[in-house]
Amino acid sequence: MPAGPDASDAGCRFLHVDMDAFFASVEVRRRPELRGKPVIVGGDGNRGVVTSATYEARACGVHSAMPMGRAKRLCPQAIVVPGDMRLYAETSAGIMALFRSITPLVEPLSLDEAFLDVAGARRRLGSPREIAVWIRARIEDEQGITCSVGVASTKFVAKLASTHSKPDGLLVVPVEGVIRFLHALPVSALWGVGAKTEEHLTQLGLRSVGQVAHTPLPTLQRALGPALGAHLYALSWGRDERVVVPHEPEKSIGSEETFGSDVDDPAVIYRELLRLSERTAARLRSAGALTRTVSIKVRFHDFTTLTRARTLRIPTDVGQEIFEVASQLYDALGLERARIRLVGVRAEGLLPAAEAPVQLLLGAREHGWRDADTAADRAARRFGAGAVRPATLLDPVSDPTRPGRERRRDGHRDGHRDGHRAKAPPEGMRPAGDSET
DNA sequence: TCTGGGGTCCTGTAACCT
DNA sequence: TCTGAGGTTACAGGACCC
Repeated sequence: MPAGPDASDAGCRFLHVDMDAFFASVEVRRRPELRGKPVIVGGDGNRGVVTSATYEARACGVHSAMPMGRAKRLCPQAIVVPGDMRLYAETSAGIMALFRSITPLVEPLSLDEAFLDVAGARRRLGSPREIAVWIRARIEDEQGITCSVGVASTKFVAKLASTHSKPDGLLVVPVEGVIRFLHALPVSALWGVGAKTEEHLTQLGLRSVGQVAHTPLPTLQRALGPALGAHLYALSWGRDERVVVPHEPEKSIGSEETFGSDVDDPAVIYRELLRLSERTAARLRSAGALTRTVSIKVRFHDFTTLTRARTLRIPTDVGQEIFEVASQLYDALGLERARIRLVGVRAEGLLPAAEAPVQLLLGAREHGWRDADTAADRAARRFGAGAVRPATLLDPVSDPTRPGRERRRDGHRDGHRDGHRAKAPPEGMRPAGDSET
């Protein structure tokens, strides 16, 4: 039986549920006067991109990740809204709760999509297709938005099926119809094939999944590397052994920010590194995790990007300690007033705070900063995020999109010292004892 | 046309250890 | 003591996903 809404769902335990134009749909729900109109969600600044767009806007050629300037040229009549992550997260939580009322085997991929393994729910709720129909109706009733659902015997094919049925659709790919369904698709449908790999495959004359499937595995591996070659070959034959994993611990947590315009003032860069370090540390603490490796990312005006990382002797979740390492990594780049577009701070090699080794070394970390951070966390829970910040982040002229405005109290025009830059954190940030990395 | 922000995973290289 | 092989880990960069 061919794939379709009425196809056999025997052996199809996986559902992939994907909200249609999620952020934009939530905005339309909030402002019904937008219904039927082209709506674009995204940053409206000179460097914003589209994060979501209604199908009316997509009809003009607008799609997510497109620079906002281009989107507005393609669709001048579009209504641009800035986006409200808290509202989307709340809506998502309601949807995920609905999924968990069906099965505990729910694996969220992002705010707007999830895999469900419904093998154990059949007796209670019916066949996978019946469950999919029910989910679509409930989400529309309760949340006022539509979704698309793919039903298949593997996660990969379920995901392709939901994409294929968009918007507001349902597609069941029966076990015996998998190969026919897959082989007709373009290579870009394969999970792991983006622009570069697609180009690579095209050069080999491979445009469809069927052509990849009929290419010898060693040829693919020579062209794409052993891992990607084997991965794509397996997927092209519908082989995907992955199961639904309800909760995978995070492997890294980080923050990055693109400046409104390029920045060459080191003082602005360091203040931004401090802000991102504090934000990353707060998220580590709320996740109950410590980081072993701190990395920074620097993107220059021409979009070239560097990353640098250092592994710590003592894992931490303290903003000041992360900042200390981040600023040392930045120093080591030896940049002389380079034009910088973005900086980021990331915590990698996470481990549960509860399992962290007790630090008994001589010169162990001072507790001052950690106590200050946990007090700030308490204040943030009570008064809102950002209620307590380092003094250097309170300065109203320290907006990183307004580089070079402020003057240090020591009279230096920027954060340089000794012709390079101050090794010390900005004034008001240093604890009684130096922190130890 | 001019590229966000949150991530994961893979690959190549270098350093280090045995 | 020197050298090389092989394994492991850290780091940097890049591709990819939503």
